[in-house]
Amino acid sequence: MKIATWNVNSLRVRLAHLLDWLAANAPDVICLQETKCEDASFPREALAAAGYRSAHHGQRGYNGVAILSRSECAAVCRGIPAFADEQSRVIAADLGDVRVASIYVPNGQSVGSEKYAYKLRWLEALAGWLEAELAAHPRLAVLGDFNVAPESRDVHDPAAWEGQVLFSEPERAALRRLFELGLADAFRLFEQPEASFTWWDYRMGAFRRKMGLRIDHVLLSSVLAARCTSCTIDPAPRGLERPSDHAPVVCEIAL
DNA sequence: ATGGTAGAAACTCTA
Repeated sequence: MKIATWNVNSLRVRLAHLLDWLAANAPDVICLQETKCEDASFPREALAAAGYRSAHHGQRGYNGVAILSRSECAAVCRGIPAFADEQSRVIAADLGDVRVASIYVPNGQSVGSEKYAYKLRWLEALAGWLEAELAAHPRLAVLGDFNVAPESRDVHDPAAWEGQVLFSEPERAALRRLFELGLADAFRLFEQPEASFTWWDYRMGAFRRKMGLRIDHVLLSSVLAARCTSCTIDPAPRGLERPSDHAPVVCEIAL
């Protein structure tokens, strides 16, 4: 099973990039974040023509998550159960005997802000839900934009970023809690190049200057991690004309 | 100390 995640930052704007990438990479499943469209304007037909079924949890203007797959999604769940949230940030589904979740963690804006407090509350609720999901689904994969860099090596300038939003200790602790539930950071199961990042700010030529962070992750339950054969970042789409500010992450699991 | 860019939306917010 080849499974990927990509924050596309507007599915409407990025549809051509996505279709090109799907044709070139042929994943079985891809989790999308920041579709920024309502369900009614989701490009279902264009994706179906490319061979993908879709399940979407959208909203007008902001957020929005989707799962695209070669096979039919079952038992689709939208949002974190028992966590009232007006923002569309979670969708989960069964794909065969693998449970897949596409998640878009709140950005948090700045440490100490109202949005930062919401981010930490949200991550707390996510951990509670994923603990239950793990108990129910030994084969669980959680993919998405976590908006948190786990370690110094995941940040181009850790000294400058220390304590800033995306790399503050409370955020890292919240991410570690997910790892401690038994979810492995698939990327770190393998040797990786230095300066491997998934997001580069649009401003100040950050991509050209390699000023990135690794904030998009593939988390695997122990059963899936044991069968994972590769996990890589594809930075190529970030270099295209009018790109998303995030790169896709691809993970292969021998099932 | 601020701004730099992009997207959606609608003259501002979010990232």
